[in-house]
Amino acid sequence: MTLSRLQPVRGTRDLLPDDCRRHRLVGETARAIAERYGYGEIATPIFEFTEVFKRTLGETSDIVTKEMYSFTDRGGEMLTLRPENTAGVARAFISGELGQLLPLKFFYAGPMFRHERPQKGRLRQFHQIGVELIGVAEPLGDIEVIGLGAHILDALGVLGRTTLELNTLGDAESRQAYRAALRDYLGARRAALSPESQERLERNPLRILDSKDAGDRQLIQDAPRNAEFLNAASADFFKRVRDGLDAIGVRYTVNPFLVRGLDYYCHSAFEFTTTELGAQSAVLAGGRYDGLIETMGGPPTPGVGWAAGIERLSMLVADVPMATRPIALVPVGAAGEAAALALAAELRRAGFAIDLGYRGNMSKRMKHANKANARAALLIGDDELAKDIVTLRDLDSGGQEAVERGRLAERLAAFR
RNA sequence: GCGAGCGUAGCUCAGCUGGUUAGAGCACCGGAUUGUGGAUCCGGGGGUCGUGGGUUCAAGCCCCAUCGCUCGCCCCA
Repeated sequence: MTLSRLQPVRGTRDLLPDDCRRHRLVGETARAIAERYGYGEIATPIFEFTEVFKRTLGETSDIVTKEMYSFTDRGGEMLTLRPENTAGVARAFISGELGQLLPLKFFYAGPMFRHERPQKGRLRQFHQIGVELIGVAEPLGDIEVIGLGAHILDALGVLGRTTLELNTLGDAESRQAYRAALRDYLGARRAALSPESQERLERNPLRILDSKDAGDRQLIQDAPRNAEFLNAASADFFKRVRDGLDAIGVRYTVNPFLVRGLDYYCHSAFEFTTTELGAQSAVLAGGRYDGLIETMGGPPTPGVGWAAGIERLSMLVADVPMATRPIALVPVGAAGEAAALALAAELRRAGFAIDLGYRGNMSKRMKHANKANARAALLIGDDELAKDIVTLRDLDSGGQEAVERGRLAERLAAFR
């Protein structure tokens, strides 16, 4: 391709300071709340051996078959930029031999990569926050993890614009039984299915349940229901999760058609959805993955977790955090210039945000201070130097006062 | 991978049935203001009309291709 007009790779974006502040608000809010629940941050590499994702996501999943950024490195290893982080965390658990430390509670935040067609709320490099609770087989784990997600959404002020949809896939036995029943029912009506769903019938019949096609939805209304195929243990598990959510005041809607795309899920599947992101509805989604770690060659270990898209959350967050308001230094004349340089260093070390204009006469620098949204301006010219003071101007009120140089830091505390 | 829509200044857009030298607002820079920002006024810079080809006496406008963006499908955060 030609570089005559330099562009970012399709589906990637530059995050300018305003964007970064938004992202940071999401990440830091989530991290702080997750820590209250005892979740420590984990950072795994952004690439892994391709095999890590192939084995965990299932050979036939869309992510593996067409969305991975894979490449061969100089040593001939097949590597892949992570399309999600659960597989990486599970791999870290296994390769770090962390089984003695169960239960483990991880929080993460970072970039993920999927080779998809970009659209609203969907990028090729995007960012996720997420949590994984490893080693807890009880419904209490599901409840905690979902409650933590709701807590974070609430802290960000977006919980009210989402709906928590909840379903159960049951354990392996229940899921197999339902899958077979669904395949029989839909197989008998194959001709009436949309072309996409005819495909799904072979690969993953459960996916037909959340088809957007009107004809499919019609058929699904009368299809066998998941609930009828849950064995006693699975039904009880689901009830305990629902009771727990009721107990902690998390509202949800049971959606029997909610399924997850990845193979390793069982029992709880959940999505906090919104109607404000175009064709994308999921803001925070996850579920239980008891079989995953064993599938990867580790000891049989249950897990439950979720991931949330930072870009999607950012679009829902109403107020952009403001940049720190600096204090502007405005020197007048050469002597003032030299004094301002030293004063800037001193005040920055003392913890103040200082904007030191680089050029221009006083009027220009005041204009610049205003554009920088400075809280106050410190004027330093010959008059001030002679009296060992600086002139402090409050840029919000317009009030101005002389402050002794020795008392400056003390007086400025009010403008921090 | 498939489908649709859109590309004119840094941004948002106007530009008539094709017809002189492509405009506006905002933003930016300078001045009114050589020790005082925001408001106002005056002035200025900035465009190969995404790119390439075609039709025409004449193309920002019509046709084709191509690149890019956006939205949707699939799938997903």
